[in-house]
Amino acid sequence: MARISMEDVAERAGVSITTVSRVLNNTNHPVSEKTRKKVMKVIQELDYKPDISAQSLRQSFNNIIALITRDISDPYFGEMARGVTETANKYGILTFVCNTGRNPENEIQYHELLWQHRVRGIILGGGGLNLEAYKIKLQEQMNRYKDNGHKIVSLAPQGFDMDYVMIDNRGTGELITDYLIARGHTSIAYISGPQNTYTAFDRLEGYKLCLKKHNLPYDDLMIAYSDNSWKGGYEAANILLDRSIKFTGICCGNDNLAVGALRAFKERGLAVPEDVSVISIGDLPNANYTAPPLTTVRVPLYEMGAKAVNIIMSDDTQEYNANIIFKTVISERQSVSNIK
Amino acid sequence: MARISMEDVAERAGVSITTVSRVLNNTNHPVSEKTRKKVMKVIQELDYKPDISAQSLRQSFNNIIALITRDISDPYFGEMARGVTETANKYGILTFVCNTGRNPENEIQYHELLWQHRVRGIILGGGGLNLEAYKIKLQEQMNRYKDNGHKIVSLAPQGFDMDYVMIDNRGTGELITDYLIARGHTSIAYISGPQNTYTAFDRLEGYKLCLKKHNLPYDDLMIAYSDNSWKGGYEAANILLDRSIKFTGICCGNDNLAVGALRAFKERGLAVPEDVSVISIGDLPNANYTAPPLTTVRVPLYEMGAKAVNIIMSDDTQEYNANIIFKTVISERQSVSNIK
DNA sequence: CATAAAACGGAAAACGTTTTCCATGTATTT
DNA sequence: AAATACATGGAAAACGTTTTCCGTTTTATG
Repeated sequence: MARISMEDVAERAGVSITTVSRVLNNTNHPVSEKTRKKVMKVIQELDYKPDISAQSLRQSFNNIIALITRDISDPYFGEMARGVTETANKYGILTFVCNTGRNPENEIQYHELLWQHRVRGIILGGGGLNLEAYKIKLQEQMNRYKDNGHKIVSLAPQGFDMDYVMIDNRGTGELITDYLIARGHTSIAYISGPQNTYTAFDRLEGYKLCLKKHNLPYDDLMIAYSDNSWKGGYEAANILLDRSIKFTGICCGNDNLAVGALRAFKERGLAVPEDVSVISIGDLPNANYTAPPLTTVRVPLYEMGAKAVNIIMSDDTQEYNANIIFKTVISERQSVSNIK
Repeated sequence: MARISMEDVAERAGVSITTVSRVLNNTNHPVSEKTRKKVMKVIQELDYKPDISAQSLRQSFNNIIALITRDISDPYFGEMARGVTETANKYGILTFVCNTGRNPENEIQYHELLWQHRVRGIILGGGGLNLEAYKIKLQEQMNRYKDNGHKIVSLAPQGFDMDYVMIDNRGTGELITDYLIARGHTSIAYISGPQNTYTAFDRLEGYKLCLKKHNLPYDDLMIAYSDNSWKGGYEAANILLDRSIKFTGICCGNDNLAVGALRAFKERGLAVPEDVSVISIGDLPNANYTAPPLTTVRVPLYEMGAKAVNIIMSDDTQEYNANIIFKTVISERQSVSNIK
């Protein structure tokens, strides 16, 4: 059972491969109904499927998109990947999932490969890194893509101008801080993701802004930095608890950090939300199943991923900037208490 | 800045494209050191990268692999995907992540696409479905791949013969049941994943076998079936609690189910592990951060994914069967009590 | 009825590689 | 010195499509 080519179909149908191609792609070049039927029948019989490499080569673009993630085992990226791959599937196209393992060099290397594959579009999943050398290199790659008609969409701030579909990270940082303040909290700690990512940076900025807005004092000791993992949140919470500070509420840059913090509080005998209120950003599917269920901001990762694919697949040849901000709202659960 | 082709390199280096190809792939056809240097220099200068579509077309295979998952946002598949994509990256190859959304039809459809893409290998992430029509269709696809030299590896039982890298699901079902029994539990409930997947079926079989081995009575009412989600586990646990049965321990077919059950028990005022012991299979990264931390069987998903890629990339032309069973061990944490 | 236009179909070029085959020159063997 | 082997390089075919170009037949138009 070897591979069937267009030539096999053409031969059996008694037509030229040109005609087969035409019925398959129903171009505007007319084909008689009789011929079309005949060809279709043979295609069915032989179960012919066009070879995508050949198509790509000839058309100099293909129907592959790529999603760059930092860690696909992190439900944050998982949710995003689900949105991307499922939407892509609706278009009948496939997705390269590229996992950088949080290593900027890997990311650059991936772009070389994607370039060679002539992928139709690239979705940048993670927030950009604020490292000068990396940014320059990345921007070069982006330009090369653009110059050759590939589309790129980012799902997080990259620190330079490009099409994006994201949330207002700073505004969301404000939102969660505000939420705690509105419930009487005035001593609010913060666990942040890596400060060299724009996403984490912006969220923390929102926190600072919000404190200022409410004339609450800002204290460096109330901030702990970490990676975006459960373990990181756990360690950061412990660091905060070891400091000579007091807080009744804590904002976490994302859900993973909050889950880790929850564990740390539990170990230290602190009840949530009675002793300390916890709020975070993400609303990943398991936020319902933590103890207590987590009050967190819903980030529509799935929808964002889906939208990015739609943008890539849209046939807008006209130059346009896709600058889309998704709204965020708080999913109220049981990790925040009102102490007013 | 257009695309650079081999011809551009050849022209600039004053050689034929044949020669360029030869230095690039260092074939055994000799090329003088002088020419090689010259060509390499031009390749560097022009930053030439071969076009992969053209390579695929000519060589009739490419360096793409595919991973079929049911739900990439589930950390179970996420961990697997990380193992696959990161290992693939070491070989300089890319991975299509195909998300079926637990829909068998999608899976079949994916295989058509993958066939068209001539992917080098396919990794079946999820356990096979025990549905006759689907199985026949799937097996057809597998045969087509095999007949054309594509490699397929499954990470879970499929219900028919093929290469695999997996764990002993039945044995692991026994393992967790045994663990509870050894600690004095004699009334043990079970939350199972969908019974039409071989994975869930086998694990439950292990439970039944273990009960019999210890002369403990088996009761259908002690079993609840569900999907593999947090929500499913939550609901299943509630169903069990609503039945007129008593149990001091519960085995969960996977971590997600256990997380959901944990939540249900908490809501019902049952303490874990004081009132009910919980054990499951998976040991996903967040098992450390549940309340209480989950005693669960470590399934080396990352390593299994990595191994599958290694098998696919191995150049063994000789016919061989890769039947690899990874050992499973229990990660002891705090969700099981000894009541002896 | 003549003629322009549209319908229909095929031959061949093109996409960018790898690979087969051949040509030439140089070194080695007898 | 002749014969053989090897080193080196290029021309051209091949992979399987899409697309351009052209030719023939039919239909529409005046």
